[in-house]
Amino acid sequence: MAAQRSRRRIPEATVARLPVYLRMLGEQFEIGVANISSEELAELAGVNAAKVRKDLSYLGSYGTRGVGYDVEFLVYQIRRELGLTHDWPVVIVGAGNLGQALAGYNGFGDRGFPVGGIVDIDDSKVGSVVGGVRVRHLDEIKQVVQARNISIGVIATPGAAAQDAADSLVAAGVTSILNFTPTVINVPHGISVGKVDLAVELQILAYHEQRRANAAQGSVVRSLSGLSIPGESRRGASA
Amino acid sequence: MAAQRSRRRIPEATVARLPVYLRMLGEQFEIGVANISSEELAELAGVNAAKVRKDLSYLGSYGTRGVGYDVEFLVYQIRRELGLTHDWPVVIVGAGNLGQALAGYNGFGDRGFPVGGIVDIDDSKVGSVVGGVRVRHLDEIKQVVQARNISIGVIATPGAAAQDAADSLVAAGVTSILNFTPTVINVPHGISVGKVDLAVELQILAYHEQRRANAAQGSVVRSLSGLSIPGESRRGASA
DNA sequence: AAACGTTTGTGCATGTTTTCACAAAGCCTG
DNA sequence: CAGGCTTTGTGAAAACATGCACAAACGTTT
Ligand SMILES: NC(=O)c1ccc[n+]([C@@H]2O[C@H](COP(=O)([O-])OP(=O)(O)OC[C@H]3O[C@@H](n4cnc5c(N)ncnc54)[C@H](O)[C@@H]3O)[C@@H](O)[C@H]2O)c1
Ligand SMILES: NC(=O)c1ccc[n+]([C@@H]2O[C@H](COP(=O)([O-])OP(=O)(O)OC[C@H]3O[C@@H](n4cnc5c(N)ncnc54)[C@H](O)[C@@H]3O)[C@@H](O)[C@H]2O)c1
Repeated sequence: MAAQRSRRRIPEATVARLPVYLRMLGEQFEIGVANISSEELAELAGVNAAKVRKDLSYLGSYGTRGVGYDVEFLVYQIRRELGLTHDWPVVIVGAGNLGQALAGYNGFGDRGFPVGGIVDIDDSKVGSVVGGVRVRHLDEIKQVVQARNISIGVIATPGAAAQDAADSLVAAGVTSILNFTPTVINVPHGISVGKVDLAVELQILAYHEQRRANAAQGSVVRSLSGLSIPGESRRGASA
Repeated sequence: MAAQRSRRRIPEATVARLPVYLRMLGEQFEIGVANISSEELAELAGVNAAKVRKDLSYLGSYGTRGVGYDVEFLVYQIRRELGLTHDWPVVIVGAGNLGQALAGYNGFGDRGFPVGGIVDIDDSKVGSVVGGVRVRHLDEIKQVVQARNISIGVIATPGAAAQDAADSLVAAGVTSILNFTPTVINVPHGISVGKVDLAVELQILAYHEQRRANAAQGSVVRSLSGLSIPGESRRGASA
């Protein structure tokens, strides 16, 4: 069979779930599971089985009716679709607490995203080695990016420097950015930006906590035993 | 005016954006801006103005037509809605690299989520002080949680211990969990779970990078100057 | 106090995502 | 090789989210 052409666009919601399936499938493969049903995979990933099937159907018809999916083959197909057939080295901007923690974290490189470089603006940080990589000066970012043909950048500077960092990354040729600061950054059209904001996640949880508290107060009489709070977060389970 | 009752449920997508508006409004208030239009706030938050207005309309009719929104009042209303009128101390499970980085990070407490406790299973970690808090043993988690009436827990253990950590948190009385491990955890009904998974974010970016690469390859002749790649990530901008 | 320019709040159309439900397709057993 | 059992793949419905467009409301100016 010929390798599939770039098929119809995959819904963003599906793209966000494929990495989860991929991880679960990888774990199952490790422990010797050769075949898996949508029901089983759904259970592992904490989602609905129909969703799993629809998600996987965007990759093609890779299941066998009455049987399920071949784990190894599915892992290969998802990796191919996500573009994980080769490594994507990343450059980290900001070698502070977070930058160093990320650089030293193996789960990064293990998943195909080795740290290809770290830069900082502070001369006292430049030259030190974190996670086996020497910190270079921000001015050298272009060389760092081009030397390893890096296309993904991670921003771990203080929030106030985030836009600067983004501009530097884009100027250096990076086309995807993962922003760990709480600052909203502006980038030219065609650059992808992902954001991880701790405070936002906690505030979402606080909202649900508060609703729970209010609900409990409003139903002092009714709630005897089974607490049945709506609780359901954007991502993640709530069994 | 009497304090509003727990009004109609706010859409989850809106709940996820309110913290962003809140941060932007806080910054504007700091620099002396007393009033703001949906257009201006939208620009700052990197979203569409109509969306801002609809989102804010769930809180009530707090704007003034022809004028905009009173920044201070809006900050108060969003904080009230999100349940940020008081602090929510959190307990961190796992005092490794990440746990320590989080505990030492001020942007945590600054936003109303002080670290109320840290626990670890490793005796060599217990007793050490990180971020001004003494690490206690996992066995004492219930005391830690109840002493400060904590309802939010953060999991920063290795993935293999995540379910254990979740079980311990729930047993101790925590009702919301933020999970930093790549493991999918199961919790009883009524417990909210948020998830932050670095690898997932990077893999989503890789998908877009790969599409970009494929698209470029497919249009070698056409793409002369203006790169007009679809690029748009789930969360975050792509101006 | 009317006319004007501005900006909100929201009805409605459109787009996206989830869920249901079932025919089609495969294995296995007898 | 037919019948039964299982599980996929996918239309179609429902639920959710976004964006447009405009009437209603407000402040200001004349
Ligand atoms: N530490 C955490 O646990 C944590 C958690 C979540 C989010 N964050 C966010 O991550 C970011 C970094 O946090 P941190 O604790 O590592 O801060 P930090 O102050 O320890 O590190 C920031 C680093 O960025 C460098 N820097 C400043 N301006 C720069 C520029 N223009 N270009 C390159 N480097 C520059 C500084 O020299 C410093 O080394 C912050 O925005 C913070 O809000 C941190
Ligand atoms: N370090 C990073 O930058 C980073 C980034 C993203 C995600 N993560 C994830 O965060 C988690 C922690 O990473 P880390 O680098 O801090 O690991 P780590 O090994 O440094 O720390 C884990 C800590 O958890 C403790 N622990 C183990 N089992 C426990 C249990 N049952 N109860 C309580 N504590 C227990 C260990 O004693 C250790 O102190 C991992 O799942 C990792 O995938 C880490």
